[in-house]
Amino acid sequence: MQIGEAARRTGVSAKMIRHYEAIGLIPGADRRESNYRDYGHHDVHRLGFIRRARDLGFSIEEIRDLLHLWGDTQRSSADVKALAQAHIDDLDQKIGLLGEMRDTLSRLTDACDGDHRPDCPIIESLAGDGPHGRF
Amino acid sequence: MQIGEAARRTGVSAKMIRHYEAIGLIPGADRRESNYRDYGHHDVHRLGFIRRARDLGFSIEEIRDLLHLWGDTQRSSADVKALAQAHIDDLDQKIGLLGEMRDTLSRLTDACDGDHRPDCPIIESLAGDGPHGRF
DNA sequence: CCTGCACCTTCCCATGATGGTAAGGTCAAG
DNA sequence: CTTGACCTTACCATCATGGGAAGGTGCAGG
Repeated sequence: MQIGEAARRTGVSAKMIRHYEAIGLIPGADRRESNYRDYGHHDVHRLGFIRRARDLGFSIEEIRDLLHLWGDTQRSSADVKALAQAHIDDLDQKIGLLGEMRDTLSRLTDACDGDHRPDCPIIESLAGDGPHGRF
Repeated sequence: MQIGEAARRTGVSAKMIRHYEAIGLIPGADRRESNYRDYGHHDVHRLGFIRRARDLGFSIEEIRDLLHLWGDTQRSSADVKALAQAHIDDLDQKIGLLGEMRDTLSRLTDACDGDHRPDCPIIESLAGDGPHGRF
């Protein structure tokens, strides 16, 4: 099948399929006489794997490792679990950071009247002249 | 003061100060005869505002708006609050997405023995041959 | 046969926020 | 006069993705 069909089936855009090939995440596709890329069910399977990993927030390099682990029948499940756990830790850290931002901002908006008057603790905090130190 | 000193005082790198100037987030700094940029306490105040807004996750364009609101004595606190609330909503959405990833991945790692054997629900799920549908 | 249309190809550019580095100018202290 | 710390501009890189141009392929209909 052509790249567009593979894209439709996997949810990975044709643009990204070409990109993944360029960076060596997937092998160069077979070519027809027309020079069009030609994909089979094996390729679609691999692309599906990649998309699901992307959906879970794995980076390209992590996916590269996951693909190796997928193809390695000798590897232990502990290897996979370690990679996944590292990613969970990344996610937790990001979530924590965003949560701190959210909470700080929530406190400020709660303190802001939100009426027609100009006085606003949000702006005052950003300006550094809030009474509460850093925020 | 020179850009390095302004950077030290505000926690905004010299690189980023020049960048903010280039994209018009801050006005072009005064120059000495040496062509070195020269900053005063007003500039430092503005950069501090920007850094605090960045620390709360506001984008450059949102900060542009916040700076206008800061300088506008006529604006209502409702205007500021609305912008902040929109950003809180953004943060909540991101946190939700990351949380979903985290939870899905947690379920998979919990189901993975993590021992020397190769069988691994994480890889199987990514490969699309898990028994639970999408993940 | 020609035309149109849908699809493909490669190549270059853009995003957002930030960092790195190179080549060179300025300035004060030794 | 040299050294070192600082500054200047300019270009390139990141990460994952999309946009668009310029041109080739292939099929269906007039």
